[in-house]
Amino acid sequence: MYRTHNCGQLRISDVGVHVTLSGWLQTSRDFGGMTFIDLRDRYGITQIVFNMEDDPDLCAEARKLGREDVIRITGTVRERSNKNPNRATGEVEIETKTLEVLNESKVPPFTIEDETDGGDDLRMKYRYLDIRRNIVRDNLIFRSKLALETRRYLGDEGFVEVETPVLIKSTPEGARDFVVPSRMNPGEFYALPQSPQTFKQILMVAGMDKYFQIVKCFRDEDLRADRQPEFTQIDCEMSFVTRDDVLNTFEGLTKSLFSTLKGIELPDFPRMSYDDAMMKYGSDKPDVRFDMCFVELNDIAKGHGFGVFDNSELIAGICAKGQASEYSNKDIKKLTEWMQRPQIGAKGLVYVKLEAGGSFKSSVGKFYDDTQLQKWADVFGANEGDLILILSGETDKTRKQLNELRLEMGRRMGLMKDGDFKPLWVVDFPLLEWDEDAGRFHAMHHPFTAPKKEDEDRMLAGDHDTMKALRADAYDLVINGSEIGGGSIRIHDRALQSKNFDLLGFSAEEAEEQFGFLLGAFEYGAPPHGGIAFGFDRLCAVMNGKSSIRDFIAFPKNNQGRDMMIDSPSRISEEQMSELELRSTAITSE
RNA sequence: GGUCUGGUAGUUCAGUUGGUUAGAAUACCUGCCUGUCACGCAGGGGGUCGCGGGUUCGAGUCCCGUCCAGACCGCCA
Repeated sequence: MYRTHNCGQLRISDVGVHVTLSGWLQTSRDFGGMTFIDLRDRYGITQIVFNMEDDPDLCAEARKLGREDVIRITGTVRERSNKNPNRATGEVEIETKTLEVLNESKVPPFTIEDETDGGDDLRMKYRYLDIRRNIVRDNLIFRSKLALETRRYLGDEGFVEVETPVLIKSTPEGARDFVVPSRMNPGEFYALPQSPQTFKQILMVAGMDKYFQIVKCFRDEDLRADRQPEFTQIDCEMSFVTRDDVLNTFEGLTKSLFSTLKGIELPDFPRMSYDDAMMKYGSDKPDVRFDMCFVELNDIAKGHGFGVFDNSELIAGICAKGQASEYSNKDIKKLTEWMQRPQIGAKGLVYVKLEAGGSFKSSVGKFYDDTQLQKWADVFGANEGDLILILSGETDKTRKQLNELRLEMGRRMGLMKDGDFKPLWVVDFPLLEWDEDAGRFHAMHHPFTAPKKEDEDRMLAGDHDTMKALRADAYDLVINGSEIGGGSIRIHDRALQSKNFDLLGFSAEEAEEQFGFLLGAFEYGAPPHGGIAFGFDRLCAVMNGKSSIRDFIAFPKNNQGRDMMIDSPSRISEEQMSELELRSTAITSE
């Protein structure tokens, strides 16, 4: 028998019990006369004691052990004379009778501790050591619980989990596909799904009514801290529903997950239109943990001889409460330079400080007197001690830049508090997005998204100029500025779907070739339906206040899409290549 | 495809204006220590300063190239 108890289990009530424990040696403390060993497993740490007076040979054996050796001991639980209140097992220790080394360990390249000395690449290469650390292990346990709770909740709501295929068909819309060559069909390729979108819609046609799946999806695009080439979604679809049915169901799921796993009772989620989000926050995923909304100044700032503003499509700013005295001229200059970095690309930054005694200090004081600046202060609702920061230029760019500035000021002012969760539904996204480079429309969400009912006729009329104004029944769930999920009511009518493909630049033949199976299904009684997908990895990270999803994935890939542990991707043999009728690029690339 | 930051001991990092034998902490090894739990004390070993080239009497330090890692922009229906 390897163990009677685990290493996190024994308490004062177990004193006197003879136990067998197995685990890893976390650390040992040698005092000559006696030796303490911290024995660790997934459940905790138990102190093991060896005493020279009791058994000098055993004590000598214990001294030889190294970190991460796997051992088995037997002994008796006893009360400690010096208790450790920081540890669940801290009131007891094991008086050891026997010791056996089950497996020796090399010295690990980094310490197995919460504050590890290991850098990211080392931790990834030795992920099996990294997962021994409390933090990563707890993250994976959290992830497991989140999946179990999701299945329980959706199961109780009548959802059926259906597995959809992983080897599917490549389509040109959206992200790049990962492809898999087919040996039995030379020259042809499967694609890995970017999402089970078409399958779940077909399940609605098939009458499954409520579907969900916790499912891997794949996108061959450049990676970020919150983006992996393979990631997991909670994917759902429902029949005979309106937008609000979907929103209410998944607001319920989200509240339940926060309640069960975090003990947090979230109030009802506010809903904001896409247009409002862009106007007030310059982003379709605003962080509403803090206010600092945009205020537009076109009406009162133009026509006073300041050319930059007079020639701008949009003049807008934010008010940083109480920050006037925090920002010297030098600080403002630094902030301006930060805004001018190529990643943001602002041309300049105008400030107005509301100083003590009601006077103003501004970079545009030449053009605006105190009476005019007071009007600005009024529209911002700014008071003495506040700092107003203003950008101007082309509307979309200015909003985007001001969004960055707002988030940066929020960070600096400590307004993005850990443990504070502010969910938000962003609704009424545009249906289509004009792509300047390609000279055609893209689906903002995806090509199966339905326009809002009132826009349907305009869409079928096909007036090209009004297309940009079409609204979709599409929605995103945003928590603390992070996009957790998105979905839409789908088109279930063949004519409308064909029209949408047409608008997106598909010929009838292309639409038929790529999505004929779906269009065909629509002709056999497709119910009205809609759905949503949550980014599961991201939900894990956001619920724990983390921005990187890698620590919630057991074996993540790095920035270049490499798995550092197994060292993939890798070359395949010439035999495999020829079997798949692929040519080696190594030879042809020069 | 682009921008920025970094690469020095097993690990995390410091290293000034280019100047003698490249340091600290931690980890590791040895010895001492009977109540530690970040044990303590004493001692020790450990370096292709990512790689290649250049400038210089002299390069960890400056320049060019390159590789790797991370963050971001583009991209991600």
